[in-house]
Amino acid sequence: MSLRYGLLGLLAEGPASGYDLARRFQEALSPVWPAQHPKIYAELSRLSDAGMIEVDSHGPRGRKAYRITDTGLSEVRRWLTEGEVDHTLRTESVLRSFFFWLMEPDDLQEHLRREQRFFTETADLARGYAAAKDRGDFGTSPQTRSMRVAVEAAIGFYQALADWAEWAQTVPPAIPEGDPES
Amino acid sequence: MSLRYGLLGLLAEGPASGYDLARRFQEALSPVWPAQHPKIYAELSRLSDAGMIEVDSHGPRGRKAYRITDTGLSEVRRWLTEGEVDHTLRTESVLRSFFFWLMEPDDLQEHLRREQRFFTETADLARGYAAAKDRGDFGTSPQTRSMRVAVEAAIGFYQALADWAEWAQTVPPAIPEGDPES
DNA sequence: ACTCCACATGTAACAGGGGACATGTACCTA
DNA sequence: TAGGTACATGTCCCCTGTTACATGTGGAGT
Repeated sequence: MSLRYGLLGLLAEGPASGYDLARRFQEALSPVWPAQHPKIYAELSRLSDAGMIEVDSHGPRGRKAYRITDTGLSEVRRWLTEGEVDHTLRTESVLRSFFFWLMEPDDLQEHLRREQRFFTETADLARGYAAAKDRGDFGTSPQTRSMRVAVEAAIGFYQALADWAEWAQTVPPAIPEGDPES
Repeated sequence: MSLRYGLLGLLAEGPASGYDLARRFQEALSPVWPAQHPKIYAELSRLSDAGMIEVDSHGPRGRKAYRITDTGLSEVRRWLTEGEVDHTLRTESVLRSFFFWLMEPDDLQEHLRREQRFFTETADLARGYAAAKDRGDFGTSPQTRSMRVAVEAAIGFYQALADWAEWAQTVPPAIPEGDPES
């Protein structure tokens, strides 16, 4: 259901087309909740059926313009305050680490270096985004304020993963432990 | 495909029944890759069809015993070294934060307190698990060594999320910014 | 006016995951 | 020995998400 509320939340900022929403998901929300356009269009028609959004065909340049209704607005708010938070987390990166013992030490080191680089770059990217927000309009609207909070979370856990990958490289791969010279 | 490799990885440690595998997923892997038994049994039969595992019906107490084949073992190894890492991450917690501006300040504070508590508890749980490993057999077998690395990752990002939730409580909810008295 | 391209909206087919339900088996206890 | 309970294996259906494909539209350049 998260996609549904993601759409409602974005529409709470103002009317938008399906294309706009897909773009915003890609640009802002993708690090924490990826969504492709087929799913978005499908969900929009369901939201429309449920009376949570209104559709204005023939918006600017043939775009459809979706606008949130009062029903929709109170539904997001209800979700935010009363809805159970789903804490499910899936990270293939960490799942793999359970099986590191199956890898050759050299392959493992190379793998961890790559992972560290990836997480560091992602964290830096988010940091840059946050910095831009700060220079520009952090503090201007409640939306950008919220955005900053979200970005800060992303920075935090990508940095945590980067640190982990770096630390993992220092963990000795095997355990001689009194192993008599080979 | 991660579930498939998770199963192969666990079976690389030794033969196990479907029930055993489900239990291990629940106890050890669930924080990073939840999986329920229906999925596991289905995947096991697919793995068996693919010749990556062998089934011995009539193991101890009517359990089926699954054993990894050479094909299966080299397939996990291939995945670990050559397979593209899927870095997809979905966190409803953080998605919600994009829409915090829609919440009443009091509700938001309450929400963040709850989140902080949840993440702190999860991190502590993982820490306790790691400590047990250290006291007992950290360093004994390559498997437990890998486990420790995995648990360390979990501690890291749950702690990062806990810190974030704590920090977010200190962010002022609105932006007076020269707002003239009310 | 024509054509091309970026913008924009969709459909179809498939893969993965979760909840509910069904069944069977061994062991323990009354 | 009858019944209960924890162990164990499986099926079914639905929901979510992804990839590939199909279509339509407006504006910019020639």
